[in-house]
Amino acid sequence: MIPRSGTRVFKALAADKQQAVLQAALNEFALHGYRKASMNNVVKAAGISKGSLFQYFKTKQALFDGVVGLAEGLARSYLREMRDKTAGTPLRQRLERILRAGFVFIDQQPLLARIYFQLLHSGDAPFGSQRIVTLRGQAQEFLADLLRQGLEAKEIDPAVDVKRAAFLINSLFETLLRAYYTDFLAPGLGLYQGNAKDLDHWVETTLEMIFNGLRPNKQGASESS
Amino acid sequence: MIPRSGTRVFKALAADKQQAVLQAALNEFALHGYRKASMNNVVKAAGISKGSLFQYFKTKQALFDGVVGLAEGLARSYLREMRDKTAGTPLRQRLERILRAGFVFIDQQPLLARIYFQLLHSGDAPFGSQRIVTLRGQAQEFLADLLRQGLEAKEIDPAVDVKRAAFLINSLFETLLRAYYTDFLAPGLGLYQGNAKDLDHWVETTLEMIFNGLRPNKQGASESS
DNA sequence: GTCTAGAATGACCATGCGGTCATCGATCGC
DNA sequence: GCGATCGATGACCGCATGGTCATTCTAGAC
Repeated sequence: MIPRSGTRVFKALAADKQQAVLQAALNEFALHGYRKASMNNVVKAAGISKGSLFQYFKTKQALFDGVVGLAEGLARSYLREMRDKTAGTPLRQRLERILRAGFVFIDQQPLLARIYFQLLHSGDAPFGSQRIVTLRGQAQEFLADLLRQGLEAKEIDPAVDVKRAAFLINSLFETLLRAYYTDFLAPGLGLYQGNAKDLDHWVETTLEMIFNGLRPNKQGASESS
Repeated sequence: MIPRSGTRVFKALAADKQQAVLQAALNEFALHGYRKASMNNVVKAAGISKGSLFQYFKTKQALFDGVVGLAEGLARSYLREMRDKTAGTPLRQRLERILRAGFVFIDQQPLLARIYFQLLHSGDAPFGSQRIVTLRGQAQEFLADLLRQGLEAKEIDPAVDVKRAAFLINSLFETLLRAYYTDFLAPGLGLYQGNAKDLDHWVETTLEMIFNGLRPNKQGASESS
């Protein structure tokens, strides 16, 4: 909401003008990615002059950092909220709610989500790799925390390597969320916005894979199809 | 090997000159991605004139297509080879060998692998999304085939949805291969080139997750740590 | 030796980029 | 009313890009 980014001049601006600039930048970066995004377009969309924009953000990268900061902050607070809300409930349920929260986030903030995915996957952004490390690291650490609690509650096999499992689960979640966002990834598989039934099925399938894998002769499985 | 890409003039070129051009292009695209890659650099590296390059490939995209064709063809033949070599062996072993073949492919053709990952993840390439659909679709279909065979051999739970499982496994494999290629993704987790022991551990962990999941009370699990 | 088809060449073009800066204009204290 | 301060402005800069084309070069026919 209140930007920590930008120069002193930018911070002194009226809130709605700040919003206009950030919104224009978000649109441009989300639409075109970092490299192809044009400062000229941002200027036009925001309704300010080029000189002003560069007085608000010294470089293109600084502007991008501002937008990314927004996306990161929102995503992080979303995760925190979910963790706290689901404290004490079974692991599987927690994971499910977190995954679903991701879908909701995408629905509500598609542009920010797009920035986020660009950051994770494209290598287009400057210093993108470093940010990727941080982002993924946080998500994995977050999942690892949940797994550790599940371990204590004896909900998962004690032989499981928590960090590695968190890495793999994170991978699955990322893939699902990305597929949910872009029908490109899983064409015809029915994982896209507006098809709640298929989405439920995917969540179910994924969690089933995470907890029980492929192998036959399940004993505790509760299955219905 | 023998290019199906390029204009008539290019195809009429001496083989070593073709190689020089394609190699230069591969380097440039792998290093910088499609958008930032410069035709001028390719020209310099290949030791030909700009006019000639554009006589060999009408546009930048045509040149990119040529390079991508190489990467796709090689990757596909690699997969085919693995499938045929492992026919008749247990599913888990097949999956393991395919995953390991991926690591070997990266070791042997790092530049082609980079192109491949760029294609899958960046959205930087033109018509990238369409190619992503094709590429991922093929990989998933390939995995689904194996799973179906595993299903017939009663190696996996009959309730498993083969297509969805293939999608998820493909996601895990992609993530692992990508992490193997760039230590960025999993810093400090020890999944990188030159550490065979950790790599073995990762393969083991991943397959264990795929087949048995997280849950306790495994019955058929063969574990050693 | 001469002619010619066609490949090789690199100077050149329009375009768009991120970024700058001399100038302008509004707001303030007095 | 006046000067001073400082944000707003957009023409402008250097640069790199993908792509073109008039010209030059070269290999083969006769």
